[in-house]
Amino acid sequence: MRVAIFDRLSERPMAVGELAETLPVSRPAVSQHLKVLKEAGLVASEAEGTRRVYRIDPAGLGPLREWLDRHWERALAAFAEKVEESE
Amino acid sequence: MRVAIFDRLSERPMAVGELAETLPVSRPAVSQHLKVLKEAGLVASEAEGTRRVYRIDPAGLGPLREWLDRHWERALAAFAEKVEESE
DNA sequence: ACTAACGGTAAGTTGTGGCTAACGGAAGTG
DNA sequence: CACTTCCGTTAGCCACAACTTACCGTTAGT
Repeated sequence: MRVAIFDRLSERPMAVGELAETLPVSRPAVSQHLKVLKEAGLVASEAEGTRRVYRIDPAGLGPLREWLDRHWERALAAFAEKVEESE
Repeated sequence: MRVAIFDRLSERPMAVGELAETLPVSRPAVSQHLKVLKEAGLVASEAEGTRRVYRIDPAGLGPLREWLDRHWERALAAFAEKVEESE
């Protein structure tokens, strides 16, 4: 569900209610998920009248990207080693 | 827990029992996690006598990497747009 | 001011993910 | 052939994540 929310926000910033309309869960559920995503540094909110517009936090994906790059290299190295072994 | 298991396997291939020794869970728990990781295409197993040696599946991280790259670009684009807007 | 719109929070319920314990099968070892 | 080792599977339990309902504070509109 949080991945789905993140996907929507990656297209354009949206308010909570607007998000909840297209999702199969209630508005409070979306609000709770946004709280988690915000604490994880993946999204940021901005007050706009009574509405709270949420957007992706560009810095949020950084650590995940670093972790993935590190393991990506390891995986390639392991694969190369395996090929070399089978020859 | 599955991230921890994946981390260990990224260093070198290991058997189930060997994996469970250094983890704070029982051997069946590790086995169940490996089943999930295998179904997700992240690890591969190889029978070696009674032991089952698990190794990282190099192709497994591909989809995740693609997803991350796609959203990474989106995030940067959104950030650029926001900077441009605030000027 | 009164009302409506919007969203965060608290309380309560439920579904389920993750663990352990117990069992059974397959492969080495004497 | 017994015996041990190693692992997967199942059943069952439990904690917690996730959802809904209800409520309250805040802001814009008339």
